Amino acid sequence: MPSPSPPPPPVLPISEHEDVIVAAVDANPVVVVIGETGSGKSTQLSQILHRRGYTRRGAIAVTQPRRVAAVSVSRRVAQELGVPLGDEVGYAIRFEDRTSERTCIKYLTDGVLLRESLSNPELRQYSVIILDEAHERSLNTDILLGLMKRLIKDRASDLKVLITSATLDGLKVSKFFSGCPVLNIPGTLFPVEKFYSTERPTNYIESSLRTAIDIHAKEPPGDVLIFMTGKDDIDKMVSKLEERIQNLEEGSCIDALVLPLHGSLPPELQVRVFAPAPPNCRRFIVATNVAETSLTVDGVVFVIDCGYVKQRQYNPSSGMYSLDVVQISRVQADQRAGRAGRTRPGKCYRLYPISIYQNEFLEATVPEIQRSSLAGSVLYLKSLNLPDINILKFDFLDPPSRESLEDALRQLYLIDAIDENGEITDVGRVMAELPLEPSLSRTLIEANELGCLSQALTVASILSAEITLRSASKDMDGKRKRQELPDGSGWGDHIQLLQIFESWDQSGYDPRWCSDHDLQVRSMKLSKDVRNQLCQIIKKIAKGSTDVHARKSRKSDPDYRKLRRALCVGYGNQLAERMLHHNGYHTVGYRSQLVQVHPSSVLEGDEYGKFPMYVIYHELICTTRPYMRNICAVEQAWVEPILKKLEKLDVNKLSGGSSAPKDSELLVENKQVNSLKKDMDVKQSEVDSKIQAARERYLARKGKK
DNA sequence: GAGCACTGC
Repeated sequence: MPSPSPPPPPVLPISEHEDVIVAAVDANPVVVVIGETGSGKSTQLSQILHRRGYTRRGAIAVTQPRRVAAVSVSRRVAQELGVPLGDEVGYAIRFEDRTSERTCIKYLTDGVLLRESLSNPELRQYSVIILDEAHERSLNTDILLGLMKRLIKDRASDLKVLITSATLDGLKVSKFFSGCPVLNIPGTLFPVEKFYSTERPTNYIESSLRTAIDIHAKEPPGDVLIFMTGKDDIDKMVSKLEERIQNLEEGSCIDALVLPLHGSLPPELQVRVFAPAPPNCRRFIVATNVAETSLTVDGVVFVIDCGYVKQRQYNPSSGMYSLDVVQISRVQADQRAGRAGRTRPGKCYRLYPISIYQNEFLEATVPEIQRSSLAGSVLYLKSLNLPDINILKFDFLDPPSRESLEDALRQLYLIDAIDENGEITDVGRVMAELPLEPSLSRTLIEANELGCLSQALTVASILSAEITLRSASKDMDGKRKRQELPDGSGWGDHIQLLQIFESWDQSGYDPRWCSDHDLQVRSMKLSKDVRNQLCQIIKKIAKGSTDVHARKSRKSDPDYRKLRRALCVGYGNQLAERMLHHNGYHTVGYRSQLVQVHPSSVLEGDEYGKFPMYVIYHELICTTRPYMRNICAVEQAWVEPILKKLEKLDVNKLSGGSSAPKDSELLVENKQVNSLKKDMDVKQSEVDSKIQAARERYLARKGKK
């Protein structure tokens, strides 16, 4: 029978330190709390401060980097306090606010707290702000850290900030907050014994395979968690491991079950790892980084760590992203090892020598703020109107490079979010209100002026949900063939995405329509939610309908000229010009790059197979080559104003410095581009034949029609 | 003709 009273709060290590914690918080505006997994910091700190009266003059906010964590931790705390969720204890995440006027302990994602501070920069509703899991150093957490440093000065006596983390370098954070106290709370993790390889394996799949089989043959029951870098490696590993296990002598080992685990796995397959292992069976979970922090798999006693991770990085000098396999950090390695010690003492097999761990691994992972494009964050900070703020001197725990900040300023200037002196514009203020990348928010504003808002809302939503289209041609043979998707009418990928969403809308948002077209229902639903949220925000200034099928749009503008024009303004910082003689492009801007149209693009060439002279792109991604991904054709006349702005661009003025000589580097860069262009023209014959082939395909298509 | 680690407003 279920007991009517809530379960008693568990005795966690943190409870024994209650007096110390409260004394430290009473006496200091900022306190750092280092607590390992199982210390109870996420659930107990807020309750302790609530008990001690800190909620009398404001609520306690606890930020989490992930939505699921905000929901599950708040649910736990409500349960422990014996109150319904949404009353005294609640949570707020995007699309969902379960708080009320009575809420005094509020769990929220750090992104939501940043949004709140946009309309209420002093965050007066809170008496305490706890930044949890700060060691993960998400972009948003880092910005909050900088803002908190300013806030405690402004709100001197009455705001309390706690920075809590599992492994954060406490001394560094303490220095950042002018020597605030650091409290260490032990966790409840069991010891994990670590084993190192004598050298780096040449093939770490083979090496982890051997280790896994070894564990299976010699070690007592307990699940094995294997960290790999990506889906391909995981799939290989899973099939090889199954094969080897089958080849083992019958009766020599207990049963085994091999399960893959990564983010792109459909949810129904992901949840398999949460089901308990069948009796007398060892599970092998082959996973990416999801298993490092986001998902916790119960029953793991052995960890195999290849020592690598796939990381997305942004290069501010080229504006290009790349996805690289890099060495993990010591913090990451320890986090992975810790996954073996949750239920009993465990073992971690590291496929690298201890010398590499000690001498080659970085202490901590490079924080996201040093690996991302900062246009959105810089715009956000500018919109807060902080007094005497110089973005280049903003006090970050780990400042991004000057180059990266200047890159952000240049981008913002080109899309009118800041003026030539670096001051935020009226357009920029509206942009900052929208939960979108700057290019997309600028597109919305322009679309509103041009009368194609409803289309732009759709494009922005679907792009921010990162819908991926799988190519249709491959799965011809055999099973269910995917139904044809719209083709963007030749104008490019943005238009195709718009058409896709409109078709889905016409199907009455039927999930089957998504699966018939090989689209993930999950991400399509997300884009619908995003669209609704954007409509809510923009309705104050909307000049036309925001309905998906605003009546006249298609008929009066069959070539999507208005929308493409809005996109051209929005993506003024992501513009490319085609080479004179072939289908390569060079980006237009501070530093010109040679790039190509991504093969997945639906952009069409003209009757000679030539692509349009100008296109805008959503993203530059360097894989085997530098590619533009998600492209839309624009017209030369629309590009002129951007080229004019580029001429005037002076980054010294943008960054608030005194006037200095103009970017002389730009001229040098342009010369380099010209010489590269020549270099590419040498291979003209090669290119010509490709153009010829494209032309033939084009004519063949025309013939069919 | 390519290939996608993970989050979040």
